[in-house]
Amino acid sequence: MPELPDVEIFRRIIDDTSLNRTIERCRVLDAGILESVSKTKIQSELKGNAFEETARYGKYALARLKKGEWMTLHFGMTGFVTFVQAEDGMPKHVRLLIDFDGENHLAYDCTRKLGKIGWTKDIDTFVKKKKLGVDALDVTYDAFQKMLAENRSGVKSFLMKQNTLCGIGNVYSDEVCFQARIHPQKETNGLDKKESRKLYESMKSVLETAIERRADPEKMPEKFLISHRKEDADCPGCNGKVHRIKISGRSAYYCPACQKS
DNA sequence: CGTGGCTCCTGGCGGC
DNA sequence: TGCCGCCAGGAGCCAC
Repeated sequence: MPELPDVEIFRRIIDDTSLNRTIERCRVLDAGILESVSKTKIQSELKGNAFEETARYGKYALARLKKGEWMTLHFGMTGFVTFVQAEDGMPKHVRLLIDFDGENHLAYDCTRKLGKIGWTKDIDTFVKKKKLGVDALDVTYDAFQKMLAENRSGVKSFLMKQNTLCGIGNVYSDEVCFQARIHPQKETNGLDKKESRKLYESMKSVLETAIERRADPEKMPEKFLISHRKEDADCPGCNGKVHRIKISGRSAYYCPACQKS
């Protein structure tokens, strides 16, 4: 699930449920998901502390503690956070559980353990260490155009490369290409002014729309490709069929009729 | 600098 | 029902 829109929703979940609550305990149920922080350290830092603020950068959610630093959350392919109250059921693959008072919890669940929870003193340090590019929702058109010109990759690969532009993954890169009606393998430095502009506008509107719809694939507009990600599915833009190809090892879906190369 | 392959993990699905 | 291979919305590493 977790690309920029999904992570933004997770950030809001933390924001809406977990700020300014005293943390009674942090339970690390699988230390394998920890990165740049030990089990003892995260447990002692969180105990008696409280989250005061959240942020998102690319596909990372961050939560700042009252006393001190930031906890960083990455979700891999299968991670999510959810606020769990006494009467709710616990999700199936909780790897880290934060206990507040009154049987309220913030649970980090990650089936495939490809996500990571870490620690940083501030966001700038974190962004530098991870070599992240500019967030896809913050990039200006001028900067975006410059990146397109300086790159020699296909459009989809460009959109997914986190150290240039960050936040977009496999699904939304397909969606952006589709909305812009640009072939995913078209070279970025071969785009004309009009195409660059359209790609930029499509990127912004796809991400904003997805956030408005709470990143729920079932609530996306009918003209979105997202629910047609299947070989030979009907194209939501014409009467053609969706194709699947491999681009850098990942499945890419597009409509050859709408997105000419 | 760019792409392709392999790796870390677990689980769902379709085919036999 | 069981087993097998393939696939899955991420990303780091290495070879070419």
